[in-house]
Amino acid sequence: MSDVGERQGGTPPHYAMVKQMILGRIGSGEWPARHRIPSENELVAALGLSRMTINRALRELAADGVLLRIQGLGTFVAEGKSQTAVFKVRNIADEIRERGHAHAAQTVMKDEVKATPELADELGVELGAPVFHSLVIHLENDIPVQLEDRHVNPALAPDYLAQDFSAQTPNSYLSAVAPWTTVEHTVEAVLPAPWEARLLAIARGDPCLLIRRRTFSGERVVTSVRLLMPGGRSRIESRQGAGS
Amino acid sequence: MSDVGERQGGTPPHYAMVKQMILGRIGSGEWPARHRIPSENELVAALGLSRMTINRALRELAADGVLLRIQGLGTFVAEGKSQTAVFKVRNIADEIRERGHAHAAQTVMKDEVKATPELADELGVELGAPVFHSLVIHLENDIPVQLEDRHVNPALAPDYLAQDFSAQTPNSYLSAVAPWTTVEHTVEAVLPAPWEARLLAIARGDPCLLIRRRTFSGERVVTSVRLLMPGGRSRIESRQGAGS
DNA sequence: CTACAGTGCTTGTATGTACAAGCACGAGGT
DNA sequence: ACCTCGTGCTTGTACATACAAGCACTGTAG
Repeated sequence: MSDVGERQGGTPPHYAMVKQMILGRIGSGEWPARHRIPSENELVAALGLSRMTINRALRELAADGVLLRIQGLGTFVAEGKSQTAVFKVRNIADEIRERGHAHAAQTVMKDEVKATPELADELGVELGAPVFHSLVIHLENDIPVQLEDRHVNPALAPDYLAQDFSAQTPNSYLSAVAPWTTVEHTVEAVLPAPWEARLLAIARGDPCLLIRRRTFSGERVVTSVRLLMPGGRSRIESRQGAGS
Repeated sequence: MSDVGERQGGTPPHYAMVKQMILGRIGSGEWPARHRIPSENELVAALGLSRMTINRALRELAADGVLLRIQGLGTFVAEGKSQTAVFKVRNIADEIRERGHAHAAQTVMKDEVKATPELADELGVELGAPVFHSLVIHLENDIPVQLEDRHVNPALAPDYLAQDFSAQTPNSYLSAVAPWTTVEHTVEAVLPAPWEARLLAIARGDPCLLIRRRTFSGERVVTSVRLLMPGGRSRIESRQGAGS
C-alpha cells in the first residue's frame, strides 16, 4: 500500500501521534499504573497503522520509562513515573567551559602504589599489584571546584603516568585509551579529610558532594575515581518535562 | 533474504552492535566531536546490514545525545557527551520497600503559613498568601533516613492538610491530586540546622545530601520540597551501559 | 554576474513481511 | 497428582522497499 506522504504540513508523524494518544490515556487516568495496554496487533487493527509504526511508539515510550514491555506477556503502564527524576552529571571541564569560565587542572601527585585490599576489590586486581594513582585539582577561574582522586588499572592504560593532565584531563585520556562500556556512579554527602579541605581551600567542617565513579571496559575495571566538590560551590541540576 | 535468526546464544542484536561500534570509534578518538560519520547507506554497504537496522542504531544514539543528525546533511558526533552520567532519584517509600525494609512516615507538623518573599517566589503565589507546610520524617526500619520539608500551593491541593501522611506519603497524594508536568531538581551537600539534626538523630556536623524538588502542573507550581538525607545513610546510585 | 531550477546526496517516516524468543495455558501422558 | 509438551498469544529483531523532506552543489537562462 505504502500510503506515506499524504500528511499535511504541520501534522506530526504517525508514531508521535500514537505516543501522544497513549500519554493522554495515561494522564487522564484511563490507563492507570500496571494496566495492560492493547497489544501491538490490537493497536494495528484499531489505528490502521503498520505494526512497525506502533512498535516504534511503544519502544520509545518504554525507553522513556513510561511503559514496561515484557516479551510474551504484553505492555504495561509503568508505575515509577510519578517519582523517577533523572540527573545528568557532566564532565567537569566541559561544564566549566560551557559556562564561559576558564578551566585549569593542577596535578598534585602522580605515582604508583600497591593495591590495598579495598583497592584490589574496587579495581578487580590482585592484592598488592601495582596500581596508578593521581590527584588532580580542577579550577574554575582559579578557584578549586573539584578534587579528583583517581586509581587506574595499569593493564588497561600502561602509559597513564606519563600523561600531562594540564593538557588533557585524565578522564579524556582514559576514554581515548580504553573506551568504557559500563559506568557506575554513587553520590553522597561527606566531610572532607583535613588534607582534602586544604587542597580545596575550604574549612574542615564544610560539607562536600562526593561522586564515586567506576568505569568498565568489558568485564574489567579501567578506573575508579572519587570526585569531591565543595557543597557551596557546585550542585547538580536537572529539569524534566515541558521545558517551560 | 531475511537472514535473521542465525544469531548465536549470547550475541547482542545487530543494532546494538552497531551502536557499540560507533561508541567505540568515538571513545577511541577516531571520530572526534563534530566529525561527520558515514551515511546510512555507506554503513549499510560496509556492514552488510539493512538500512532500517542502521537507522535504528543511529536514531537511538541521537536520542541519547551522542550523535546529531541533520536531514540532508549527515550524521555528526555531538560535542560534550564524553561523560554524561544519568542518575535516577526514586520515591523514598518505594525504594525502601524494594530493599525489603519497613517504611514508615511520621508527621512532625502540618500547618498553614503566610508566604514569605522567598516562598512566594518559589511557589509563584502572592506575598503573604496562605501556603500549606508539612514536615514529615521517613523511617527505614525505625531509623530516620529522610526529612521532608514541604510547602504546597493551596490552589492546587486544597485538602492537603486533611491527609494522613502515615497512610499515604505527601508525594503520592499530590501526584494523584495534581499530576505534574514538569519537575525541577537540584542536589547539594549541606550541614543540617540544629533542629533538623535532632529530628534525623544525627550530630550537627554530619553532612547531609539535600535534594530540592519543585513540581509544576502546567505553568503553576504545585509543591516545593526539601529532602534532607544523612550522608552516611543514603546515597544515589546509577549504572549505565551493559548491565554486567 | 546573478538568479533559479535541477540533480544527487542526506535523513525521516511508513509499510509489509519474516522469523526468533518468551510467557501462559491447556491437553495429554505418566 | 504431577510433569511435559504443544499451541497461541505476546514482544523483539531484521529485512526490503517506498516516498517525503531537507541541504548543497551545478549548470543554465537571463
